[in-house]
Amino acid sequence: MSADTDDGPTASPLRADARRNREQILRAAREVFTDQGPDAPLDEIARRAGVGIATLYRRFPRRDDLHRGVAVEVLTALIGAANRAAAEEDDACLALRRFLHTALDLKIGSVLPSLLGRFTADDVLDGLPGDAVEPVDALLVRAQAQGRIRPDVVFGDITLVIIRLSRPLPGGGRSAVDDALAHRQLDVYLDGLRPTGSPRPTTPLGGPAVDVEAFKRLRERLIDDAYGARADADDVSHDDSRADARVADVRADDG
Amino acid sequence: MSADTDDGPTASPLRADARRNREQILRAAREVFTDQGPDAPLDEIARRAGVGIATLYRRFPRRDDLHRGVAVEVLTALIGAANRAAAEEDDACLALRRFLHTALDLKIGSVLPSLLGRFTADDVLDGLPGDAVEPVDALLVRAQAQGRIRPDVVFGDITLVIIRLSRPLPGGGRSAVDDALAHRQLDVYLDGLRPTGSPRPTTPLGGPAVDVEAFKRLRERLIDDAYGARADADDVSHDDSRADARVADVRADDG
DNA sequence: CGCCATGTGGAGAGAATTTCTCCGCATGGC
DNA sequence: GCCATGCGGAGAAATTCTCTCCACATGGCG
Repeated sequence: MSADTDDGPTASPLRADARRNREQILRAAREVFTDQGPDAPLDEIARRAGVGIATLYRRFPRRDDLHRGVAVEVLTALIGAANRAAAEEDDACLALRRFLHTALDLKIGSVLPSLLGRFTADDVLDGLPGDAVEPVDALLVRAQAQGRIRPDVVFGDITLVIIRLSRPLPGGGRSAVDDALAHRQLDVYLDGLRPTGSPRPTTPLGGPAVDVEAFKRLRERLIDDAYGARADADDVSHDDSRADARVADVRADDG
Repeated sequence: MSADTDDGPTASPLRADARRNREQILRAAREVFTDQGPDAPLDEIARRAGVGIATLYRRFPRRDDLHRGVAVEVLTALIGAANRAAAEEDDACLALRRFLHTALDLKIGSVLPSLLGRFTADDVLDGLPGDAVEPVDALLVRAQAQGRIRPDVVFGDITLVIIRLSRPLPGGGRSAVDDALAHRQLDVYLDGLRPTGSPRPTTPLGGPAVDVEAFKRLRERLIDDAYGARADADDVSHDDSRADARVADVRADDG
């Protein structure tokens, strides 16, 4: 992220290492809140950030300050992605698709909903460069006008599903399969939004293909290694899971 | 649930009120584990079950006993639904669809994955009437043979998505919108699994249609009422969310 | 109807976890 | 090279959760 989320002119200039630590803390906080929820222990965040607990408290005296910081960071990235996607002139459906995959990577579903409610709307929204809702809705309307998405689909159908898909499978521990699988699932879901009579895609499904055997291995591993949920991709056949190639596939088949 | 999950001949016959309390505890435990995860405080479970904490400890001396009890209960219901679905001769796709909506209602995604890993496989699987994997996979194969699901879909594509869709939106508090929306999302997802060249459904999307305005209201409510996530269905337009009608729609359009 | 084995509730001690401060030491920047 | 700014970690205080004990209640049987 190149945006430094400048705190404005009121904040005294932070020393270089302090600024670096602040960013590490926010990154760690986003990870930990994603995995464990907004009440996760602060030591864990400090540990993952590689700083002492005192440093964390110095920079974010109350837990809510951390919540706010993470929310601002994630929302800023989200709004940037939305505006960039909306600026694409030609293919609204493809732009929307790419935006949704980005939102999935941001894991907004794991972070935001549990943080909202911890501060008032004004607190956060004031520091943000706009809102993601309008550009995304504009994309949806355009994609529908282009006949690429069925007309009775509404805004919540493309946004609220991201919240669910972006949450890690419960049981602790993020897994590489998890993330790639979410993108595969999103692709299937987006296929389901096409309008009546539109041609079905012939693109093979990307990402991990979990067949019965792989499923049973995953399950066994979950049961036996207590909390060994960090199953890696070794166990399932991979087609492809990079976003670029994914979107390229879509374009080739679809445009 | 009519199955009483009889503990076998070893257990001394429980007094009538004790048996009732035991069921209340299991029901409450399922709810609380669903909402808060497997480490949720036990007082909360006792409170929701309407019993004292001592009663809970008497029936389930260790936390894992509670985990096991809930897992057995949910898995038994799941296996029953799977076998019932697989027994339907004519329309495998419809049966699969109905089963997945049932699994969603069971909220297996919220309960099971976080409980697995808390006990060994044998502990639980011994008490179960089989396994849900085989009948469900058989359904999938049959639906593919009938040309109703694209052939490169694998078992994990229809099961793992349930785990994500059945988790409540984070931020505490279950919401009526949540549950109905998950079914709507599942329907869209299932549409995405149809094979190339199959006709698109003309069925209107059921469940809550969250348009931009409704979305903003939901968001506002989340932010302002700290943890007031129990948004009710009043704010979004409802088409229909009963499973029967949903499946009936599918059949009318699809068969 | 009445007895008693079985079951119940809740207070509270004890354990575990988490919060948050204090102070001696390190280091970036002029 | 100086010093304002920043750092780390120990540990006290607070909070939360666990689990037992015992006086009281009640279902089931004769």
